[in-house]
Amino acid sequence: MTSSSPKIPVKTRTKILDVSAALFSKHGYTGTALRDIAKALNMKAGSLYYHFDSKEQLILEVLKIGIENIIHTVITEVESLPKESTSREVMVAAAKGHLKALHEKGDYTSTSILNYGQLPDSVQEVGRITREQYEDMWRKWLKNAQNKGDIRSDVNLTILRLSILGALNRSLTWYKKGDLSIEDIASIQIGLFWDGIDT
Amino acid sequence: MTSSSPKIPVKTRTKILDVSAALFSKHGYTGTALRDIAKALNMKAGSLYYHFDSKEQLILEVLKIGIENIIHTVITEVESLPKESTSREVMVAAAKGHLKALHEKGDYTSTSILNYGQLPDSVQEVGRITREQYEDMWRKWLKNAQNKGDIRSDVNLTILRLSILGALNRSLTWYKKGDLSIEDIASIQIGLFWDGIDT
DNA sequence: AGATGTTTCAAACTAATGTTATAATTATAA
DNA sequence: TTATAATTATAACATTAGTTTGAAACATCT
Repeated sequence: MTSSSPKIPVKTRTKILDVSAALFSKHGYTGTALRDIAKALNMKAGSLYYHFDSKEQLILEVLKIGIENIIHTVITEVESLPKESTSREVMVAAAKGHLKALHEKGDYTSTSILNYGQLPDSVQEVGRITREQYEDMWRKWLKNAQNKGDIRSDVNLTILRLSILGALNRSLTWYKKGDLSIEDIASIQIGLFWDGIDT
Repeated sequence: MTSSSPKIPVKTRTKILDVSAALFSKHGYTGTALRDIAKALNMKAGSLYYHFDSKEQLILEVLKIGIENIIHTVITEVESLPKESTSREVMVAAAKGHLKALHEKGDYTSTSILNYGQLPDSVQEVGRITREQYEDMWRKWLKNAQNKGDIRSDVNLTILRLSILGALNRSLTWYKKGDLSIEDIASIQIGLFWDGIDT
């Protein structure tokens, strides 16, 4: 019998998801045992089954939250721009949203990004459509920018998109709060692609 | 028994490593059982222990081969350049070597890249120095380029390096042999960073 | 051929895994 | 308070994990 009933206490459920996301992102899906998750919550593994049907359902929810959070954050950033913003400003806003999601709801999003490719096919299947939707957003922005003449016509938009996302995602492995803010990083990284580096 | 008597003496050890790398890169370290590796070789799990002491030793060797292959391939590409090459030519050659390693010895290198962060600390420790050496090579090339005036002085070399490698590594998830060769991709991706995309 | 060294297998062992059923506990409501 | 629902613990189940051991099969060489 499936859950998702409205009367279920959201607090414990959320805490389980938080801890699961943290451990999944650090040690991977197969590298995390339900007993590890339970122990981090001062619970027993069997007790988790009151809140979730299976380990697979756990990671499915973590993935869902992760990808939806990225999409929501990115859309929010882009839509907060004035209507007549430049293409570059749109890209910086999108990058800022992407990085914010990565580093502020980090455990969920990094689970989505780091583990997705190695998850069982049945698990990957669920998030596939949402992930495609997200890629489509970038496709659209880049296409618009090129149509407006803000990106040279000889630029391969597919490779550009994959390179930008690759560069942004990689920040998961090196960014830590310090002298540079998320906004700084977004601006710098988009700047690299936009302006190039040569003199 | 359906076992075919092997006429070609390919080192069994090597075959085990090949299969291990393939499965590790596809399903992760904890997601791959020794019985899976053995089954793919028409062997039994216990037989692997004639060639390797443990599962941990297996991935250690896979990681070692992966990272060393990247370094070797990149150095070979860069050193094959004429002495008077431009900074940009050096970067393209390095990128070409990196991508060649990623996609031609793909299972080893992608295991190194995809799984490293989630491996047990004891395993990570071993490859750490070699990985640092590799990063240092890029640091050196980029620093030289900036000193020669080929990269603007306002460019953050650390973020540039991490962005380039992030963009290159990400190709693991999307590149497949087709109309574009490895050389093309390297040239295009470095071109994105070098020239920028604006008009 | 027999002797010797190399490689694989069969079978088991221990520990850990996801999961389940049931009991115990805690909170809530009458 | 008692009755009832909500939550957690206990304990076990079946499977699977990495690993070990000793025997079998295979190969090589004299």
